[in-house]
Amino acid sequence: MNLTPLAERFVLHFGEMGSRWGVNRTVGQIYALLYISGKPLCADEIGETLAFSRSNVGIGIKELQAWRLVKLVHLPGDRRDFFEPPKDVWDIFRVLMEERRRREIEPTLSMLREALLERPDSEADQIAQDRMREMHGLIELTTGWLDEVQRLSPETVIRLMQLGAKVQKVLEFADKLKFGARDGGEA
Amino acid sequence: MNLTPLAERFVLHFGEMGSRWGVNRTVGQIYALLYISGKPLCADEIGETLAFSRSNVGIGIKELQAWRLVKLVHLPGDRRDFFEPPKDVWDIFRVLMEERRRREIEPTLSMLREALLERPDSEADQIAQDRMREMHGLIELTTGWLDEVQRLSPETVIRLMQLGAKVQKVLEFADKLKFGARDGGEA
DNA sequence: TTAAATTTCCAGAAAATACTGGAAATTGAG
DNA sequence: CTCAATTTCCAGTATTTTCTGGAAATTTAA
Repeated sequence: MNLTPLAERFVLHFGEMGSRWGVNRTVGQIYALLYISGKPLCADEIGETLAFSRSNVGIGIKELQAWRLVKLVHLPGDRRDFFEPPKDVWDIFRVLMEERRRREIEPTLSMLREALLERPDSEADQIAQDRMREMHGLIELTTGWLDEVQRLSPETVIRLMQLGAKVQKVLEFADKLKFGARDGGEA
Repeated sequence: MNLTPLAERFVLHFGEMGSRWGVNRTVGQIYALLYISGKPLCADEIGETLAFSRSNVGIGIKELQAWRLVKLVHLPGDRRDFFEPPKDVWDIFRVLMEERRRREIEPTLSMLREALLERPDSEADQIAQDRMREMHGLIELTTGWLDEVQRLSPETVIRLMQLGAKVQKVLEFADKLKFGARDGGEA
C-alpha cells in the first residue's frame, strides 16, 4: 500500500510527535496510519507501507493494544490479524485520558498517600510533607472531577465545553436560587 | 545537604516517573527536590544532594526553566543563582497544562489546519481528511474550553470541580428557565 | 495429524539520549 | 580593571532505547 502525500505528512508528523506523547516513532506512525486508513490493516500491510520490519510492527501494535488505542479484528476468510482504532474520536479521547492517568498520575498518587501516613520526624520532613499534601489535594480534586465527568454522556460533556466560561453565570444563578450547588462534599 | 528517607523516596519517585512525563531522571529529581525543599537551592547544593555533576544540574535546570516550572531567584549577599518552583500548586498545574498543550497539541493542530486546506484528490485522501477533520474538531473544542476555563478564577474552577457530575442538574435547570445556556456559539 | 501461514520471542546491531570533566565565557565585587 | 566565583559550552563516554532478522511457537485449514 502506498501513501498519498497528504497521508504521508500526517503519518510522519505523528512519528515525530510520538516521543512527546510517550511512544516511539514506530508506534506513532503505526497509529497514524491506522487512524487515517478508515479500514483495518494487517501487520504486513503496515510494515510494507511504513518500511518497518515485521517484528517492529508487531511490537508497535502490542504497545498500541496496551494503550487500548487499537483493537484486533478479523476479516472473513482471512486468518491474519487486522487492527483498527476505535471509530469514535471521543472514545479515543476518553481512553487516552484514562491511560495517561493510569500511567502518569496513579503511581504518584499512591506514593503520596503512603508518604503522608508517616510521622515527620524533622522540620525538613514537616515541610516536605506539607508540600506533598498540597500536591495530593490537587490530584485528588482533579481526578475526582474526571471520574464524575466520565459518568456524564458525551453530549453533556460537549455541551459543557461549548458553554465555556458562561458556566460561571450558571453557577451564580444556581447559588442565588439555593440550588444546593455549594455542597460538593459527597463528590 | 542530606535527604531524609521521606524526601529521598519522593525524589527517587519523580526521577523514575520523569520519563513518562517527558523529562529525564535528572530533571525529575531536581524538580522534586526543589518542590519539597520549601526554599530556593543553588546548583551546587542540588548536585551535591543528588550526586549529579555540576553540568548535568545546569542542563536540568535550564530544561525546568524552559518548562517554566522553576524560576531564578537571588538571595541577598550571595551572587549564586538560586532556583525555586512557583509557590502555589495551582499555578504549577496551570503552567504544566499550558506547556504540555504548547508542546503536545499545538504542532498537531497546525498540521491538521494545513492538511484540511488542501483539496483531496483521491478517495483515500477523502477518507483521511474526514478523519483529520474529526480530530481537528475535538482538539478545537477541548482547547477552546481550556482557554475559557483559564479565564475563571481558581476559586471558581475549584468549585466547579467539587460540583462534579451535579453540574448536569445545574445545566438542566438553566435550560428549563431559558437561561440562554444553550448558546455556545460565540465561545 | 500435518503443513502452511502467521505471530511471538530473542540476541545482537544501530541509533539516540544522558552524563561527565574540563575548558571557555561571563559575571560582579573590590 | 582585575580576579575569583560562577555559569555555560563542548567533546568524548556510557547508558538506554530502538530496530532487525531469524528462530521458535502458535494457529488453523484440510
